[in-house]
Amino acid sequence: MNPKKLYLYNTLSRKKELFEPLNPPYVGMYVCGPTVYSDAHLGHARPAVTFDLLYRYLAHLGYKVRYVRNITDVGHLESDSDEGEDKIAKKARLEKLEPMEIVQNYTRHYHQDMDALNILSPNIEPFASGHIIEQIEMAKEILDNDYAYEVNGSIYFDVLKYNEKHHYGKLSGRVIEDMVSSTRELEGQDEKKNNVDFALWKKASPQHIMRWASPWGEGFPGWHLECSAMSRKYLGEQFDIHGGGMDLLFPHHECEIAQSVAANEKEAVKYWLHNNMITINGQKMGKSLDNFITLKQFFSGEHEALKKPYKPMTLRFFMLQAHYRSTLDFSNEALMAAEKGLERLLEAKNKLKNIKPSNKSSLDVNKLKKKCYEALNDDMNTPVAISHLFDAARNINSAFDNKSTLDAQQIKDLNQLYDTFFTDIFGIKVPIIQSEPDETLLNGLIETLLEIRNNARKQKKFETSDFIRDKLNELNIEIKDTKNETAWNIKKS
RNA sequence: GGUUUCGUGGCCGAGUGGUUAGGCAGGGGUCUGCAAAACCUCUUACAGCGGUUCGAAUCCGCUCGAAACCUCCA
Repeated sequence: MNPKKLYLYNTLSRKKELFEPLNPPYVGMYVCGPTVYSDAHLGHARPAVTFDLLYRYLAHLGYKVRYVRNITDVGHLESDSDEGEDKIAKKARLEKLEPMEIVQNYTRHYHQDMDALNILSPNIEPFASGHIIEQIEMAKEILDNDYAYEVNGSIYFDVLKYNEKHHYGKLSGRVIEDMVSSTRELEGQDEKKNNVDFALWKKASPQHIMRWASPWGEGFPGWHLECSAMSRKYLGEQFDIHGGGMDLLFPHHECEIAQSVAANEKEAVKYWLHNNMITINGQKMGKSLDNFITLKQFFSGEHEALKKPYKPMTLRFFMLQAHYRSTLDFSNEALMAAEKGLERLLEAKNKLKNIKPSNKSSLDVNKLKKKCYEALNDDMNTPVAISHLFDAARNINSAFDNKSTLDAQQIKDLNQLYDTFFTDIFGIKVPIIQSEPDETLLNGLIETLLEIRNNARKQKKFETSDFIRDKLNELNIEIKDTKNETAWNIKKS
């Protein structure tokens, strides 16, 4: 491996590969986004942070990235059986709302959470329901190429037929014979020739509300098809990076490969990247396990598993302290450790401007910078890069304590190191002073000052007590001494 | 049952053949009126057993344990 070049772990080859875009300097990147039927949880933050990091890093390296992240608002069924209800439609039925209301509401929430985490918006954020025509078109092509069949107004992908010429299972490492023989029998799958087949288009039952006209009657698209159709539309038949959570590896991404090959007769994706799962007490966070924490709960602290609220940047930093391909276990202890670590880095950066430059110093900032790049080039090894930032912080603290020295150039370089990695690439947003005054804090401060003042008055140290009163007056804070207490108010002028 | 991944010090988490990961917590010290912060320092781990090797946390085998996917999930 050349440490000066970016290597990414490609799930397809199970190896770290040198990243070489198909058409430099352009890079096409597609990431599976959320199905917007409920609030985003911690699990949604992982791919968002992971691929935001990649997006930022690629841009930093000078690539012109087109980042597409979809919103799934149709076709994602509760189960794979024919009676499986659409997730959006189900939520709409339960809450007595239009499906579009569900979609818009949770899309808005998703964007709010992503903004809080300082996740950059993708360049294109297509909705599945806005690309029905493209999906029908793709299903037709697959049908024309004889890799699909129609049954009662539904179109199914013929996996066994596809596997005669191509390799179904190349991404997930699954063996098709095993799948055919071992996959559990599901009820209501009578239409499929084989249980491994999957739907490209499904006929809508009379009560199904989300429905579109197609050459095969009214229906709706299968879940896997949207990603193939929309990535092709915006990134072309072949593009560089496809990302998503590891749980989508099979069947979702395996199906995407099959669909693209069946329609275009070539593979669409050069690098498949997958982030690992988030666990809570060693177990995956999942809807069915009922152990998930939404991002809103996480930020407000309103969840029984949380001892306190956590800031969005704590979450972001916590995730970056683990490699994206490792599982990451949540606990209050681990989060508080991350919170403290982040504070340490932030404080060191703040101290930087208070250090008087010296004439000599031995710190090699360029070496640190180089090590940070090497870490990121090695499949985005953020924990290692962060450890080098902690090195920088220790040197800054030491210079601040006058235990070592930094020269003017090094201070400049350290500032730049922080700006480049901490701010630009890791996307840590340094908190700016709160715009709204904190009432509890303000009250507490003034009460404390008045206590000092009253103690001074009791001891007849009037120069101290008058000093406090005059200074507060200058700030438009009026003090009224009465027999028993001292009242205060902010003058409205 | 099948496929895959993993098991690192009190906790989180890098490392994948030989030199300190890092953070948090804890002990000791410096500093300090006290405290906090900071700095220095200590606790030196790699599931178990066996093998390969001059040398293994790192490669191989077995055992034990955990998780993910195969069914909705980021």
